[in-house]
This record gives sequence, structure tokens and C-alpha cells, in this order.
Amino acid sequence: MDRRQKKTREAIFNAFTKLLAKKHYNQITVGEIIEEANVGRATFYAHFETKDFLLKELCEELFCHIFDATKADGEKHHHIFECDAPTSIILHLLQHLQKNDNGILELLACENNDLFLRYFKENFKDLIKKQPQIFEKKKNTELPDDYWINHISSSFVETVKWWIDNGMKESPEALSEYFLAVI
Amino acid sequence: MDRRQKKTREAIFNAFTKLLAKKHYNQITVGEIIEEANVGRATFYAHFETKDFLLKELCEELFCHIFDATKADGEKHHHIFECDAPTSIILHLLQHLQKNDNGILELLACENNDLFLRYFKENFKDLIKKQPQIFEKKKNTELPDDYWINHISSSFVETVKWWIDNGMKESPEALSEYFLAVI
DNA sequence: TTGTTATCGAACACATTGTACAATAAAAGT
DNA sequence: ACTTTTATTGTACAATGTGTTCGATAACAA
Repeated sequence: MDRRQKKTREAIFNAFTKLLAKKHYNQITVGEIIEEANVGRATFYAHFETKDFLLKELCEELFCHIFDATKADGEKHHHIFECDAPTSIILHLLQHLQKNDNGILELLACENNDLFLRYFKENFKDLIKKQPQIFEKKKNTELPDDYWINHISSSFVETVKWWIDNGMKESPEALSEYFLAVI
Repeated sequence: MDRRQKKTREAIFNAFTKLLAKKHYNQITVGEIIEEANVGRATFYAHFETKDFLLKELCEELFCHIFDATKADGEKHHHIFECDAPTSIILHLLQHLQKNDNGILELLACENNDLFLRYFKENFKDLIKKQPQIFEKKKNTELPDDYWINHISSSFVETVKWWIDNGMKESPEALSEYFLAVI
């Protein structure tokens, strides 16, 4: 990709992220974004069809990044943990979040986090579907698989959300224990 | 309240609900609402400051209604169930939802249900906070109360969401069992 | 009946959107 | 170094939506 394209794309993402931390998505205008990004109006529309597409692409970049990193880490540390127990995966994710590489925390914490949380949950669901053995349900219960996967995914997302909203006082280890306790 | 005011307020709510079942909130214009409701533009703004306020008031009416009904039912049938076990309250709520008095199902099922689900969860939280004895956590775990209440509330909302998204094939009794099984 | 109040329709200023185009600057190919 | 291609820019533009104003009309309450 052209160096110029990367630069403007980056600038628009940064400006958008900065604005999202302050205002609700609905109240952010394209005019504000291009002003914050120092980018021409036509340039914006050359990159993104609408504001909605911008949001979508931002989400995809962020979550691809964090979940790919998790998977890569999982592979790398496979020998250390010697099994992919739930604890190790959950911990990896929480620690990764705590580091806050991409400013993802601001987006998960901001007022209109619905869309981010939805993407978060979908990515987590996929993670579980690919490795169903890590969260086996108790064998005496008659739950639909689909319901079970949905339940642990949303519980995890809600756990993270609770964590962030309460100032992230707890350690990733403690939070991981809470989560595994209710599951 | 004036009979005319009630009428227009009702008409606007109905039009808005109808549109919400079809289109995303962001893509609904005031123009469409007043056309569907057969109401003058100035009249709309005499009732609701903005579209956001309309949504807020609609949510409040709906959930006040359903949770008040639940509480009232709870009182009425108190002698039948003889205790406020989780089962009876959950069943009441699910049966109430299944009846779909206020067209609330369409709103919970529609594309942009985030706001409704949030209101739903908040109301459920309040219900639990007022009667904390019905969902006691296991005594050997060291969970923060706040985390626990948040967890069962969001799990219940997610259960209902899953139910609706899957066509509500299960009976309220079965769904209630699923929910209590994972809690 | 009389006074009050909600509604109406039309008009209005204003903001935002998404597009078009010619000029300019940066990148890539030769 | 020269040329070609491509991205960016600024401006202008039509189209749409927002929220307000105002006089006229109809429904309401006393």
C-alpha cells in the first residue's frame, strides 16, 4: 500500500479513536474527523464509504490484532503451560488488555461501547468454537451447545466490562478466578 | 393529561416502534416518524426535545410496565408459590415476555437492540438488589457482590436475547432451567 | 359561550452528507 | 532525470435532515 494511504488511514483512525473517547458515535461528524486528522474531505470518502464503514474497519483491525496476538502467544507459550487450560488463555487475554497496546481500553470503556463489545464477543466466540475442549460443560446438564457457548462468551465480555468500569483495580489473576468461578 | 396529547404521544410511540422493527435507529428520521404518525413537525418537537429523548421515554415506559407487572404478579401469586424462589420470578418474567403485550419482543429482537437490552438489564438489576435473597451465591466463593449481581443480570438478559434470536422455540420452563443451570 | 391549549402547515436558517473537478504533490517506473 | 501514475487537496455543489418560529385552526375545559 502507498505510503500516503497508510498515513491518512492511520491519521483518520487516530482522530476517530480520540473523538470516540470523548463523544458518542452518533454525535461525531465527518467534518470533525477530517479536521482532527488534518485530511481533506474528498480524501476521507476515498478511504471510507461512510462513517459506519470506518467504525467497522477500525473494529476489525483492533480485534484481529488482539486475538491474533493471543493465538500466537498461545502457540509460543504452549510448552510453558503444557496445556491450553482455560486459565492460560483467559489470563493471556486479560494481560494483553491490561497492557492496552492499541488504546482499545478507551474504546471499551467509552460511553458507546456497544459495537466494540459485540465485536469482542464474536471474536471470543470464534476462539472457543475452534477449541471447544477448553470449556467443557458439565456432563449431567442438558444444555444446547449454542446456548453454552453464548453464555461463556457473554460472561467473559461482561467480566471485562465490569473490570474496566470499576477502574481495573483487580489483577488479571483475580479477575480470571472470578470468571472461572461463575462459569 | 389532555386527550390530544395522549393521542399524539401514543401515535408517535407506535410509529417509532414500527420503524425500529424495520430500520436501524440511526437511519430513522424525524420526518419519517411524523409521517408514519400523522403528526405535524412542530407537534413532535413539542413532545420530544430530540429523537434520543423519544427513545429514552419509550424505553422507560416499556420496562416500567413489564417490571411493575412482574412485581404485582409476584405479590398476587405469593400464596400460590409460597416463596419467592428464583424459579417463580424468572418464569413470571419469561411468560410475560412470551405474551408480548407491548410489542416489546420486536424491539428486543430488532437489529439495534443495544439500548433496550441495557434498560432491560438495569431494571433486572434493581429487581435483584431489592430481593437479594433469591439469588444467593455459594458461600465458599470470594466474589464481590457487585460482580455477582452484574453476572446474573447479564446472563439473564443474554438468555432472553438468545431465546428470541433462536425463534423462541423453547418453553419458558425449559429456558428457565437453562438459566438456572448455568448460574 | 369564553378562554385556554394542542395541533397544524408552511417557511426558515443552519448543519451535515456525499459527490465532482481541477490543481498540486508524492510515489513509482523507465 | 524524466515521465507516468496515483493520492491528496480545496472548493463548490445539490440533497437531505434538524430544530425553530408563527399565525391559523380545531379540540378541550370552565
